Amino acid sequence: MESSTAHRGNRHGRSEEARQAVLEAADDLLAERGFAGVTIEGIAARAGVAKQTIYRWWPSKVDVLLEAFTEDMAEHLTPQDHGDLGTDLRTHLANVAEFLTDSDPGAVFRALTGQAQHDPQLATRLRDDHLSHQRARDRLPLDRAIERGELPADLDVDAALDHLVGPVYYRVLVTGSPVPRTFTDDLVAAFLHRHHRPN
Amino acid sequence: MESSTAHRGNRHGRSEEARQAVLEAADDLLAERGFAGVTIEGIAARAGVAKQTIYRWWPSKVDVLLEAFTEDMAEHLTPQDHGDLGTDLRTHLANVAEFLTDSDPGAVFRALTGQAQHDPQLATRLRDDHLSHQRARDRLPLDRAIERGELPADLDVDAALDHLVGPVYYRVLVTGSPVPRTFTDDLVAAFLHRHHRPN
Amino acid sequence: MESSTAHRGNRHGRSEEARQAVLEAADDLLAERGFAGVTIEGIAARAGVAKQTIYRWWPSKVDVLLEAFTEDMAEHLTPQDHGDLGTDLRTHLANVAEFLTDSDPGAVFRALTGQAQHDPQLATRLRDDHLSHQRARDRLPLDRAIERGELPADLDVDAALDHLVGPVYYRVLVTGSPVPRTFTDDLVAAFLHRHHRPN
Amino acid sequence: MESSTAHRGNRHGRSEEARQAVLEAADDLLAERGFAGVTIEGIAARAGVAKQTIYRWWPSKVDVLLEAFTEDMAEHLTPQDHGDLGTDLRTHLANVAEFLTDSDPGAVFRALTGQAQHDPQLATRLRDDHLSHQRARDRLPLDRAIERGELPADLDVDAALDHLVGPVYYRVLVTGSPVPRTFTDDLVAAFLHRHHRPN
DNA sequence: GAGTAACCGAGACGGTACGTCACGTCTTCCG
DNA sequence: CGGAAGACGTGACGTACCGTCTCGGTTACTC
Repeated sequence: MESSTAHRGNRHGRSEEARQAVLEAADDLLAERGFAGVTIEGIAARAGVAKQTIYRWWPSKVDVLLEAFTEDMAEHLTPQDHGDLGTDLRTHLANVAEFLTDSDPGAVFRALTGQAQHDPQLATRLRDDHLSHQRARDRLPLDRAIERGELPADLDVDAALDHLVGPVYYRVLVTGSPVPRTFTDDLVAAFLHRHHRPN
Repeated sequence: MESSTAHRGNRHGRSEEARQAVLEAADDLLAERGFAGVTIEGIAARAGVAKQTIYRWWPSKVDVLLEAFTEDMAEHLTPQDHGDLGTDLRTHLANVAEFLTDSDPGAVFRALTGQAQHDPQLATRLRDDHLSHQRARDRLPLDRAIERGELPADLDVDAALDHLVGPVYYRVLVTGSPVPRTFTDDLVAAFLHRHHRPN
Repeated sequence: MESSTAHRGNRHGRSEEARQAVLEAADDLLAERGFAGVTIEGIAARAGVAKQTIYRWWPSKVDVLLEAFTEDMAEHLTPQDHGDLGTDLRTHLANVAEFLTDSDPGAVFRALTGQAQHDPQLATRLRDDHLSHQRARDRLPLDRAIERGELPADLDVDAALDHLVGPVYYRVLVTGSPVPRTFTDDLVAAFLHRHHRPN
Repeated sequence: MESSTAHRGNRHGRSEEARQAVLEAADDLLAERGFAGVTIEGIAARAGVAKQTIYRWWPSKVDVLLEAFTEDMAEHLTPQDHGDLGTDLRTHLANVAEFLTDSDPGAVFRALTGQAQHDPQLATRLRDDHLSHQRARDRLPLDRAIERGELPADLDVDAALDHLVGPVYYRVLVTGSPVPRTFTDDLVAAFLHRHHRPN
C-alpha cells in the first residue's frame, strides 16, 4: 500500500523506489542531453537519491543504462509466427528497424553500442547479456522455416542472420540513413531469392 | 634535419612540428589507453606542446583524431580493377574487413564511430568528410560492372552496397565476431546470385 | 561469568558489554590514529557494535571519549597529605605534569581540550564535569595549609592555583616543552617565596 | 588601476587577488561558523575561487588559516619600551590577554592551537613559525631589564616567561575564565617580588 | 637591422564531475 | 525492547580535465 513508508533503509534488501528513480533519471537524461549529459551526479540529483546509493549498486553509469535497457527491451523484438517465412521476416526486420531508429530503448542501445567501441568490457557484457538473447529471438523464424522445410536443413543460420540484419545496423550506426520498409523488404527478398524453397 | 630550428615563434603560419607531434600523440594515446585516455592535457604533455596550441587549431579531441585518421586513410581501401566483378568484390570486401578489424586507422575509425553515437555533429562530419568518400570508392566495382553490362543498368547501387558491406560493419561494431574470408566471399556470392549476368 | 550469553537482545536495560567495547575501541583508536581517526563508524566496527547502539547512548564521539576519560581519571591526581605545604605542592605538581605529558588519559585530555577550542559546548561540559573537580582536588593542599596557618587566610586561592598549574598546562598545550621536576619545583618555590609563613 | 585585468593566469606568479580572497574567506568563516565550519569548499565558494586553486597553494585548510594568521599577527604583541620593567610587563601581559581573548587573530590562534592537539605536525609548525617569534618578542622587556641591572644576569628567562604568560594561556585555553587586568598585574607583582632589584 | 606581429611553451585560473568517506537517521529481524 | 546489520540522504573530501586567459620568448616578415 502507499501507506507503507517512503524508503526502506532496512537490513534485507534495497530500496526498490530508489532503484526505479535512478533508472528513470538515467533514461531521461540520455534522451534529453545525450550520453555525455548522463552523469552520476546528474542522475542522483534528478532521482532525488544519494550518489553513494548509485555507487553502491552500480559500478558505473553504463551499468545503470544497461539495466534500464534490460528492463525496457525483451517485450520488443520477439518475432511473431505467421506460419510463413516471408511474412515473418518482413515483419520482424521492420520491427528491428523501427526499434533501432525510433524507440527510446533503441536510443539507449545506440549509446551503449557506441560506448562499447571504447570499452571492451562493456562490449563483452553487452554481447553476452543482451545481443545473444536478441540473436536467439532473431533466428526463430528461420528455425521454424527449416522445420517446415521452407529452408534447407544445412543453412548457415548465423551467416544468414548477419546478411539480414547487418545492413540495418549498418545504416543505423554508420551511414545514418533511414531504414524504410522497402529497404528491409528488399533484404528479405534477396534472402528468399537465394534460399527459399516454397512448399 | 634537426639542424634546423625548433620553430618556436613564427609570424606567418603554424608549426608543422607541433602539428605532427599532436597527431602522433593522439594516435598513441588512443592505442595505449583507449578513447577515454585521450585527453587534451595528455596529448599536450606527451607532444611537448602547450594546451593552447591544440585549442588554437582543433576545436576538440575528436577533431584531432579525425585529422589523424584522415592522414592514415585514403591509400587504404581503394578497390583494384581486375576486370571481373566477382574478383573485384571479393578482394575489396576482404580489404575492408581487414582494415576494420586489424589496422590502426581501423581502430581510430571504430572509436570515432562509437563517439558519433553520442555526438550527432561528429556523426555528420564523419559521414560528410569520410564515409561519403569511402562509399564512392566502394561503388567503383559496381559502376564498372554496370558499364561492362555485368550488372543491370537500373541496379540500386546504394542498396547493393549496404547489402554487401553492412554485414561486415555489423560484425565489427555489434557482434564482435571475426570476419573471415569465407564470410565476405559468401556475401559476394549472395549478391552475384541475385544480380549477376555473366557476359 | 562468560558462561552467560553474549547479550544480544535484552529486554531489560542496556548491554554493559557493548558499553565497555565502545569505550575501549574509542580509546584505542585515539591512541592509534589520533583524534581525526576516531569516527563513529570506526568505533562501531572495531567494537563489533551497531552504529545505532552508539547513537542511542552517546550524542557524539566526544561524549564517548569524555566517558572513557572519566573512567580513567579520578584516581589520578588526588594530592596526598604530607602535612607540609612545600612537599604537598611539589609532589602534586609533578604528578600533574606526568599525567598530562605521559599518561593515556592525559592524551585524551589533550585531545578533548583541543577540540574544546572549536566547540564551546564541549568546553563548558569539560569544565563543569571534569576541570571543576580537578580544581577542587588541586586546592586541597592550599586549603590545608591555610588551616594550619602556613598561608594567609585571605589568600586568593584561585589565583594562586592559576599561578601554580598554569605554566604546566601552557608548556603541555602551547610550547610543547617538557615539564621536568626542576620546572615544577621552581614554580612551587616562587609561590612559597611570596606567600609562605613557615610555622 | 582598476583598469588592470581581473585575474592574471600568467606564467610567472599567482593571482594575488585569489590569495587575498581565500585568506579573507577563511577568516570570515572561522569567525562566523567556527573551525568545523571552515571547509575548502566553503572557502572556495565564498572567495569565488576554484577549489583547485586552493589545493594548488595550500596543502590543507589549517595552512590557509596559518597564513591568514601570519598576516594578521606581528604588529600585535610587540612590547613597548617604557624604560621600566614593571610598566613594560604589565602593559605587555595585558595586551597578550586582550589579544587571546578578544581579537580576531586571537580566535584563529585558539583554533589552531586546538587543532595542534590532534596534529603533531601542525604543532611543530605552529611553534617554529609563530610561537618562537612571539617568545622572542615576549622576552624583550626582560632582556632590557637585565641590561639595565633591574634583573639578575643569570635569570632563567625562559622559565620566567613561562611563569608570566603560562597562567594567561591556561585561563584562555583551559578554564575559560576571563583574564582581567588585576590578574595580569598580579602575575607581574609575583614575578617582581621574587626577582626585582630596583635601581 | 630594428620593429613588430603571429605563434610558441608554460601554466594559473574558474569550473564540473569524479569516486570515497563519514555523518546521523531509518527500518528490519533476532534473541 | 536492546542490539546487529546495513541502506538511505547529505555533504565534504582531494583529483583529473575542461576550456580560457595571460605571460615571456622566439622567429621572420616589413619598413
